[in-house]
Amino acid sequence: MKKNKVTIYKVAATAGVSLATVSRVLNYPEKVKPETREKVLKVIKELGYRPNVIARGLASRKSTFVGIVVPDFSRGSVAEAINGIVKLAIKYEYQTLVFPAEDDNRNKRDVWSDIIASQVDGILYLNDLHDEDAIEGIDRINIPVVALNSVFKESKIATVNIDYSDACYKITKKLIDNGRKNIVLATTERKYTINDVIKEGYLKAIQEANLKSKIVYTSGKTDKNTKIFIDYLDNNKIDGIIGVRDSITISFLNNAIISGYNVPNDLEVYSCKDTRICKLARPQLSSIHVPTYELGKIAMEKLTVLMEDGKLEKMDLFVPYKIIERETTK
Amino acid sequence: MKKNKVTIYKVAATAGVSLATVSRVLNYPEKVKPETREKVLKVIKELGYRPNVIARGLASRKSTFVGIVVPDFSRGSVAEAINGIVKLAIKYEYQTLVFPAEDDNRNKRDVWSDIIASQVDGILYLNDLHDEDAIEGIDRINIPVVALNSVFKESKIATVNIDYSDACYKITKKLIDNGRKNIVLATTERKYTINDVIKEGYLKAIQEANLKSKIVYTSGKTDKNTKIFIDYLDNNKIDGIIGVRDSITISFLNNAIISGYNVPNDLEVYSCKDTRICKLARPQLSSIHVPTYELGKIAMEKLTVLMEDGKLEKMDLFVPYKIIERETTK
DNA sequence: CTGTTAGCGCTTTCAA
DNA sequence: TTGAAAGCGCTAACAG
Repeated sequence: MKKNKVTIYKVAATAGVSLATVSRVLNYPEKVKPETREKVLKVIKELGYRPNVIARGLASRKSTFVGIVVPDFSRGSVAEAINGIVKLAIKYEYQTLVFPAEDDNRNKRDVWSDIIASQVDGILYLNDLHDEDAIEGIDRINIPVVALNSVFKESKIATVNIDYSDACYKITKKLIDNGRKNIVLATTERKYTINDVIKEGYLKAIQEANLKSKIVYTSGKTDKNTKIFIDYLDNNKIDGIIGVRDSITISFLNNAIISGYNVPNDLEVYSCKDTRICKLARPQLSSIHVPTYELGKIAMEKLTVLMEDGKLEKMDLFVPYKIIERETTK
Repeated sequence: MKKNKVTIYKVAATAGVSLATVSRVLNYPEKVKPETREKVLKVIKELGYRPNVIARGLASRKSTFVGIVVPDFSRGSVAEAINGIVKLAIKYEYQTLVFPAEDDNRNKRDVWSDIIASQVDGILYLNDLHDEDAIEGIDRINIPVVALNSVFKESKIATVNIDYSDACYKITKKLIDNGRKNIVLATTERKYTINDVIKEGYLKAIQEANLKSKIVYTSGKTDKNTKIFIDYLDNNKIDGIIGVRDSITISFLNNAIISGYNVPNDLEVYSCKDTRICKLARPQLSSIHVPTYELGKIAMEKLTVLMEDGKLEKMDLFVPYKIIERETTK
């Protein structure tokens, strides 16, 4: 490792001060006399010195690393969140380390073990598919955690979300108010916590209107879903679709159109995330707009507070959302 | 930092050996007597000891960190690559650190400066929009770099790609062989190196057939592109579309269909990436299939070789690709 | 305001 | 085959 040969010693030597002084201008500049500070800063710049974060981490027992735990980077809703997170991480001078969640070849404990070994100061948890073990892992680990787009029923984990239940209640109600009576919710068969909450909102609106709930369970695979949707459409007459994920919704929409539905006249459709692909649907998809990029920034912001103060005024934060009407609703 | 209180000292003490021995069973197990090794391993397990990667990094001058430089996580083609990278990083016991490229608020040098400070042992470069400065940065930094989905004309940077030029030549030729004479290439106005290479393949086929090239330049924004496409379709009669990115292609496809084209009869369409959204287009999009996940794995694999041996037999690797015929081509 | 010094938790010679 | 001891580059008391 010959890179970054210039160490704090070299800076100290060429500036004619002790290494402690150099360290101070970096960490507590106010504790150093302005002239000395300027002199040191000048040398730092000339030499292109950057403190070794590893050494700094060891000495200070703060790594300035935050870990992002995420199951799959290709999910539109996590990708934008990560953009937001890294944006703020730069601002606060944290480095971001990524940890894939629940890899099939390894048991879940290992993720936490990896995280502990890596000495991160905080964790952003973007995994929405968590069981008892995951929660126990988070509770036991002695590191601040902020979860994003993920609901924890009885745990003191800090979360940042939109109120998905309320949002889905609203769009369901909109459809009902438009006279729709056969509204299907397309959700995942796997138990994602957000999808459960979305379902609650849907059911509430449906029950209030004395309608019958209709739920179709899907997988993550478009090909498989196509079969499910075709089959469903063959056996059910519907006039409303709500899909928990944009890809699911678009797939359902496409199959409905192919089987003869006129959207939005016969059938109105809402999605629940509003990732970029909503605008790539034809007709363009109406959706609950989740400000994912902002959520990422807010979560990172919360985490910095948690890492510095050890506590948060509000553990569960709900960020405002919008409902975007495009071409699949009236 | 009270987490991970168990250090190598504790393990050594409770196992009744010196810390050097514990270190050896972790790093050079063959150098320690089997019985001692077992004893130490047992204690490690009981105590749940995990070596502090920070301290290890400082002592060994190898951080076991790799940096991923990426402009935008929400691009389908980078997300899958990252999935592949982290998958292999786990296998080789590297931690992955992410660095957003070219943030507007900071000049480009800072990215490299951040990277140097973080002490990564290697870099995966997923940024396809690089200028002279970026190349100079890579060349000057004394750390192994593998670039993915990115072309460097005259630099000794290791790359992993598919042969985009050849692939685009082939699909263009297919369209020509189907009798298409007005084939448009939809590419980006920004100079992405891959898109330039794709264009080369397109132009080669077009010129060989003595056709006239037609290129429409787009942005990253769907709304803006819609205007561009509508305008283009108003003023041009076409029978073939090739889009450099799936989102661009779908957007063009949608507008063509809305303006009356029958796909694939009047108009055949190919895309160049084959991310998940190709299957969400209606009709489903034919595309060059880039094995992005695999590219990520291969790039990480290459990087480990580079980090260990300092050299590679083949600096520019081309991975096989396929052309997937779906519903937008005949 | 600045310098000296003792670590942070580990790896790595060098001896034994 | 093992242990002692010297750092890795930095932070953080503690003096001065």
